[in-house]
Formats: sequence, structure tokens, C-alpha cells
Amino acid sequence: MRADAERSTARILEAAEAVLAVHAGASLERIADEAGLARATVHRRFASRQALLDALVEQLNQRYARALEQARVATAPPVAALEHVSEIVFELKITHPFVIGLDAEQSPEVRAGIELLFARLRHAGEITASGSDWCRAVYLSLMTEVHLLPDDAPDLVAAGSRAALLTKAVLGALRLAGPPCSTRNDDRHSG
Amino acid sequence: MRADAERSTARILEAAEAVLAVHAGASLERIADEAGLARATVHRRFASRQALLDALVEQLNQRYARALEQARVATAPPVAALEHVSEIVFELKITHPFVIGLDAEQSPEVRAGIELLFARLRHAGEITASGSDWCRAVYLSLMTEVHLLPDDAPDLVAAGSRAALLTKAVLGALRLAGPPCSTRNDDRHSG
DNA sequence: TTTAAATGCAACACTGCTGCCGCAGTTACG
DNA sequence: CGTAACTGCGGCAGCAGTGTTGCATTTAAA
Repeated sequence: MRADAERSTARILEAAEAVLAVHAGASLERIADEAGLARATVHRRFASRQALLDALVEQLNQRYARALEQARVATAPPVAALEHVSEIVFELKITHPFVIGLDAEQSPEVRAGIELLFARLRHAGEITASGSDWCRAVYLSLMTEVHLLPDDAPDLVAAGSRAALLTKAVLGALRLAGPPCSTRNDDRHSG
Repeated sequence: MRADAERSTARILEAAEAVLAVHAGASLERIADEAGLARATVHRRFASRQALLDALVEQLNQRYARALEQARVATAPPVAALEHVSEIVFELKITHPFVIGLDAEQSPEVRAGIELLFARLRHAGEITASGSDWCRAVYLSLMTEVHLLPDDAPDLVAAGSRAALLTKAVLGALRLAGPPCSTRNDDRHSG
């Protein structure tokens, strides 16, 4: 494939990500417009709308997987890993409501990575929620909301970064029952 | 208007709520099908698709407003009010992702009611988040996720009810900074 | 029972999107 | 430079959804 063709493919995926995040049912014309290309070119790279969507989901899943890998989800301290993953994802500006809204959803690898992360958080006593689906749902859901916050939102400013706000919110939401102030490695109960 | 016509209108709204919750772009044919009516009948009650959507949003907003009123958001203890509102909403099986997804979103009254609720929670020291948009976003977002949980989800069983799980999760998520175990009316720090 | 209203059915035109094609102009790469 | 690939443009048919209409039938209500 020629170099400019490859560029076009990338631009299409980029445009699709941006446009579909705002309106999931956006037309290929709109996507082609955003990419600065003709609609026919989109059809030349992707046989059908579905093919484009599939490619987009795969690309996003690869980014998720890479983020999980970079954050060393399996080995790093779990809270740090959670914040690190969030940070990378926000840098990538991944548009979650779109990806999650698709039938394909996350790949098994990504799914497993997130589940591992929350299993480790639970084992470390940082959260008490036991359902992996519930943990994933809360995480991705709050990620979307944090992503939509304006830059000058007070809570965002207070937390310092989107990743920090998301991390605190997720941990708080999943720290359900039990003594509200004690984690399992509790060594600061008198301040 | 004749009685059966009124029934039809109600069935259409009911069907629309159910169908659009699953697929926001569902056709009027699909909605009419679900309602057990002909598509033409839908058009007789609602001049356009947009008119149906508007009516649906208004209906749902009325239910929200009523729920906020019933829970005495302005006067009852805020945590109890939060759980009470959630309980009523879950009983109504209101389909949030659809309502929230619409441009119209919530009515000013509902918006104000929710903001009041979280302002009181903040004043009572139950949460520390200061942005009302952030509070509302977290609440509605988690409400959707709790709504989608299967009946036998472990965290749901542990919490006792959807309303209880949602309440704990929301409060946890919005209790961001500061000492993790002390509320402002803190009188139990040594057990 | 009588009457007006509501519905079901089956068309119809219109719109927007998709997928495809050919042609001419442009661009990358040997 | 020359060729092959890529792109833009425009048009085409097909399809799904919307909005409307007419007519026969059913149903609520006086």
C-alpha cells in the first residue's frame, strides 16, 4: 500500500472516532468530511460501514490493551496502575461512549486486563466490590463522565488531573461496605 | 379524546421507552410493533418522530420530578432522600441512557431538584465534590449501570437493593478528598 | 342502536444513507 | 520521467425510514 493511502486510512479512523463519539449514527459522508476526504475514498479503504466500525473497534482495543500493558497492570501497585491506565487513556482521547456502545465492545484481552486490575485492587483491600462486571461498568462509565468534564470543573481542578479524579471516584464507588475509613493495609487511622 | 385512543397513546409511550432504551435509533415501525399497533396509529398520535420523543422526555421528566418530590429532597435527611429517590426511580424502570442521551435531557425542575439534593449532601458532609454537574453526571451514570446489573450480581445482593447499591456507590465516588473516614458530623471515629 | 371516532391496511412520495462505478486529475515511487 | 496507484467528482441504483392519504373495519360512547 502506498504511503498516502495509509495516511488516508489513519485519517479516516481518526475522523470516525471523533465524529461517532458525538453522534453514533453519523453518516460516512460526515466522517469523510471530517477526514478531508471524499466519501468514495472511505468506501475504497473499508468495504462497508460495518468494516469501518470493526476496524475502529479493533484499533481502540489495541490502544486499551497497550495502555494496560504500559501501566503494568499485573505487577505494579494496583492503585498506581489504575491511575496510570487512566492517564494514558485520557492522553489518547479515546472516546468511550462510542466503543462501549458498539456490540463488539471490548476484546477478551482488554476485558481480562481490567478484571485483573480490579481483582488486585480488591485483594489489596482498596475496594470491596466483588463483581468484575460491576467494577468494569463503574470504571468505564465514570471514565466517560470524567472525559466529558470541562477543563475548569472545580472537582477536576481539585483532583489535579482527570486520571486522579477518576481514580478517586472509582475507588470510592467500589469501596462499598465495611468500615468506611479502613483499608486492609490501614496505618493512618489517627492522622 | 376517546378512552381507547388514550390507552393507545400510553402504550406507544411505553413501547417507545422500552424499545429506545435498547436501541436509540429504533424505527417507528419497531415501536408500533412493540405497542401492538400499526405504524400509522403512531403517526396519528404524534405528528413526527421528534414529537414522540418530546412527549416521552416530558413524561419521564414528570416522573423524575414526582420522584424527587415524593422523596422530600428539600427536607428529608439527604442520604435517605437519595436512596428514596433511587428506589422510586428503579421501581418506575425509567430508562436513563435513553433520556440522558437525548438533547433535551432533564427539565430545569429535575435539574434543580438533583442539584439541591447534592448540595444538601455536601452541606451535611456526606460528599466533598463541589461541582453540581459532576455530581449529577456521576449519579445518573451510575444509575444506568446499576439498572443494567443482573438480579443476581454479587454486589447487588450484598447491598440488598439497587437503590442501596447506587446510594453507596454515589456517595463513595463523590467523597473525594480529605480524611477518608470522617464526615462533618463525625462522632464515631473510635468505634 | 346509532354515530362519530379510532384503528388496520395498503399504498404513495420523499428523504437520507449506502454501496458501487467510471472518468479525469493528482501523487507517490521506481 | 514514466507508470501505477490514489484521489476527487459525479452519478447511479437500492434500501430503510418517515410522513401522508384513502378506505374498509372495528369500537367507544351518546
